[in-house]
Amino acid sequence: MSNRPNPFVKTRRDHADETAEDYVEAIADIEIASGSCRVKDLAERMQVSHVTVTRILSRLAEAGLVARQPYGPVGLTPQGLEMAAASRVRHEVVVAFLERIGVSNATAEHDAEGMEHHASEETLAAMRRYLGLIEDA
Amino acid sequence: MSNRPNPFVKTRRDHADETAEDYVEAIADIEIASGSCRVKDLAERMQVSHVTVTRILSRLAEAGLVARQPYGPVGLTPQGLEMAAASRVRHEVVVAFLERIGVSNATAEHDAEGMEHHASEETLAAMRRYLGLIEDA
DNA sequence: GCAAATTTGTAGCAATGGCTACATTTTGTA
DNA sequence: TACAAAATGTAGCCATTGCTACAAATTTGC
Repeated sequence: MSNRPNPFVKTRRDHADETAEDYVEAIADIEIASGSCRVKDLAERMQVSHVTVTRILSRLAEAGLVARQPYGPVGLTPQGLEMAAASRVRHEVVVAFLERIGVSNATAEHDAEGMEHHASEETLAAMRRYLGLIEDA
Repeated sequence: MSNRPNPFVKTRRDHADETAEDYVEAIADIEIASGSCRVKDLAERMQVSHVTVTRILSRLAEAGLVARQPYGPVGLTPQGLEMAAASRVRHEVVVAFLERIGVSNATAEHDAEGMEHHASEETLAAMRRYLGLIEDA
């Protein structure tokens, strides 16, 4: 149990892609929770300055995921909504799975936030299977 | 199962820290496998150019994790060895765990590479428990 | 309605991690 | 030994994500 082959071929998604997913997911959550999402809300949630949020939102708008106008609220495009939905599903599977194996909710939420970007479809399927959802071995 | 609190307080280790662990782990592996580790070996393993490797190694040397001299092999300092050992343990726990829930070895290695940096002690403990190693609920 | 507080934007700096192109050093071999 | 090949190093470019400081717009409250 320690043969390390060479499966390092771009194991992780690009960091920028992970950021996009995190922000899109956060925007969806905040919209649901408070009706609308502002730069300030994202800055608080991501624990970064509003400057960082603004710059990242520009890139996401450029990529067609986010829609917004200066000094206005932050919204998701259809494409952004789609990504948010997918991210949310992944997130929930990972959280539920971690809790199932005995991790506290707080830690599960915490760890899932980082792990969800690295769980492949195969791993997510295994988690769902373990949870008794859907597919079987 | 969708209450999203606000556990986003620096969920993930800094990316630079993850890089350090990945490299240190890789160096240890390569040394074991081929006797010595060269910049070229790391470039192949990490799938990046030798330039990127060189720059990262400079930073790691600066941080006291890596020891090396120009055009020479790459070695680990005692501190680097310590980090490598810890990383390896985490890696192996995650891989073994994923395989246990039905993920193929290839995918387990692949996903673990990214996930291991985001699994907290609590989650790792839960995985070990599930594997039947050590601690109990 | 207007001043103060809050929010957002912009300028500009730093660290990290990619790269290509080119210089230099080591190695290997004819 | 001398030259060619391989491995490293350096210069310099880009993108991403942090930041502080300062400017501008929007909201609030009196």
